[in-house]
Amino acid sequence: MDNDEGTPRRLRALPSRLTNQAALAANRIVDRALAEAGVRRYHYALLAASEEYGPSSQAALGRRTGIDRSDMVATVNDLAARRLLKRAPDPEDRRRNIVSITAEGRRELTHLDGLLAAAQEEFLAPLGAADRRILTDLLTRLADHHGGRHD
Amino acid sequence: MDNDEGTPRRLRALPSRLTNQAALAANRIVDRALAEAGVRRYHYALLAASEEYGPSSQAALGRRTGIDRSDMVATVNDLAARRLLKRAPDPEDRRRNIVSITAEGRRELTHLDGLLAAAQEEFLAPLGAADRRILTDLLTRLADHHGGRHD
DNA sequence: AGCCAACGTTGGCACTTCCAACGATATGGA
DNA sequence: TCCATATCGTTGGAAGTGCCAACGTTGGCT
Repeated sequence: MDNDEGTPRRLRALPSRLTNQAALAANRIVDRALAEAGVRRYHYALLAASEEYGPSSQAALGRRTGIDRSDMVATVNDLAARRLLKRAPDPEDRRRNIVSITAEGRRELTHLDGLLAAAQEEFLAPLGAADRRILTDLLTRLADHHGGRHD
Repeated sequence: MDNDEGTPRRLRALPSRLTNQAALAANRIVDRALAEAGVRRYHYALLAASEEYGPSSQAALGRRTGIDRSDMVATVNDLAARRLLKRAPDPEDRRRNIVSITAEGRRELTHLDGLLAAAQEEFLAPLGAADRRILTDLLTRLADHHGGRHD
């Protein structure tokens, strides 16, 4: 039992690969959880940003969430069609659309928070509370250190 | 300074997102390191598997590395063109190609190991030796727990 | 006035991962 | 022996993601 499904030794021990494997599992779990509500990660990110920062332009929300302007269009379309967001022209700057979360959007966001919490639980299942705190701390330090722009 | 570049609060604290952020950084660093040698991750994985398991069919190497059969074709093509692998028909089973690493391939693999070690160092830079061991342990437990097949 | 920057939107490119189908070959019963 | 089934390498392409360019519109600056 020295094998990870036959994965080559050299790969098995690489922290970069372990991180990637964990991220793949996490993404798979999170995507599946959000799919229960017919939603993808962009939708959740946009709802969350819209709730936290209040009415904002699409460009501003894109900067907050890292979603490209062009992809933002489709995401806002989806959520507006479901009445979770509303999009209205900004009277003070007619280039902008003001995107705001609706009451229904807040309810959906709360629902998604529950699904997401369950997904975190599933992801972290093998770890106890102390280990989870340590992992979060270590990953936060890594993410902060590498968090700059990459050009 | 309670902001991660303005990322919404709900997202900032999610272990799944932290893991993903760390993985993005790790992949970026590793890909850039391998690119110095004109190589991608598939190439390294295939060289490593070929070195560890000896002459094998493409399908067997695909199972070891998780590379799809169809993508394996192009990867073997690349490495064979550089004389790092050789591909020969299997006389005992004419459906199979036997893929083996060459002496030059072993040298290149050693070279890539060096690049990869430097990449790990860059990735883990903010952590001391003890923290690195802890991180590896925690990630290994997560990866093992979620390591099965997903159908 | 003129110039430059930001906005939303459209369209499309590049890349990765995955799947389907094919002909060739092997294997295991009936 | 013959037939069904499976595996092999290979080709082609679908689907999703992230990214970028360009456009017309609008605003800010000098």
